[in-house]
Amino acid sequence: MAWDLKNDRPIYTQLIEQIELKIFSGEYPPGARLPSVRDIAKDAAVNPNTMQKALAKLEEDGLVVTHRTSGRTITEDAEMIKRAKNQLAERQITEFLEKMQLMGFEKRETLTLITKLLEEMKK
Amino acid sequence: MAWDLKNDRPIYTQLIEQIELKIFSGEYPPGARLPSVRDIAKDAAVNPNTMQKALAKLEEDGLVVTHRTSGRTITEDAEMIKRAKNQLAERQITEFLEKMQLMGFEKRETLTLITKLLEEMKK
DNA sequence: ACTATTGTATTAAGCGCTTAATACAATAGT
DNA sequence: ACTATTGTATTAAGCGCTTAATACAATAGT
Repeated sequence: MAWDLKNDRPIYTQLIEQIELKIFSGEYPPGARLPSVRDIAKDAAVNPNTMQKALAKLEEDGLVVTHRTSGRTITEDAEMIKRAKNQLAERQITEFLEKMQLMGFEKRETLTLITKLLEEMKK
Repeated sequence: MAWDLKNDRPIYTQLIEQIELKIFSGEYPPGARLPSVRDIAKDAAVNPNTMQKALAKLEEDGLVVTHRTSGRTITEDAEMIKRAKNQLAERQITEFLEKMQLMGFEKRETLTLITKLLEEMKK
């Protein structure tokens, strides 16, 4: 699983992000059952209350559905998952480009930088 | 100036980042005098103690030099600034690529995504 | 019908971050 | 020599986050 939580940000926000990533990557496919709050909290080495907070937010966003006494599942709405995924991707990209721009790298410059870095990784 | 602080992370860490960006982009050139703690704190609409905490970290990293009673200046060592800048850039890129990969976008895929997005922005 | 499991709620404590108020020593600038 | 400015330190308060302990209602699973 590898939850890898830093403490430069509230844990519950990191939990939200990481679960989102698992949903978007397909590790948690649409309709899949999530472990119970207690189990998933244990897995992430986190207090159940904290995990609960994260899951509540995910439900609010519609990515997760709660079944009062039989746990939670990922939404069946694959289309909405895809939408959320693309939305996040676009936000990541623009934020990244903006930050690079603030550092003094023009957008084109950033692009060539990435390309070069990828070339090196292939070798 | 536009300090634009969010509250999803400790303020002082955001201050560190933003000042770093100003240094890397050349807005604060090597040797330049920084405003006093009180002034720069006022500008960022933040408590002097908080700003002090950020500046202390920047000094610890060597980007900023403190002159006990005559304020602070950016380091004269342009070479070290450049090193730090490239280091940050590389970290940004790898973190970005990793996050995209966790979302299910392969590195090449991410690259074409960015390229496409840049094309659209030109129009 | 019984039992374990589910999400949920509450209370208390500790912690770091942030602010506000205040003070001090050193010295740049006059 | 005087004065304003510099970084720095301290104390107290409030806040959100996190943990720990505990409890409850509803129901899936047998």
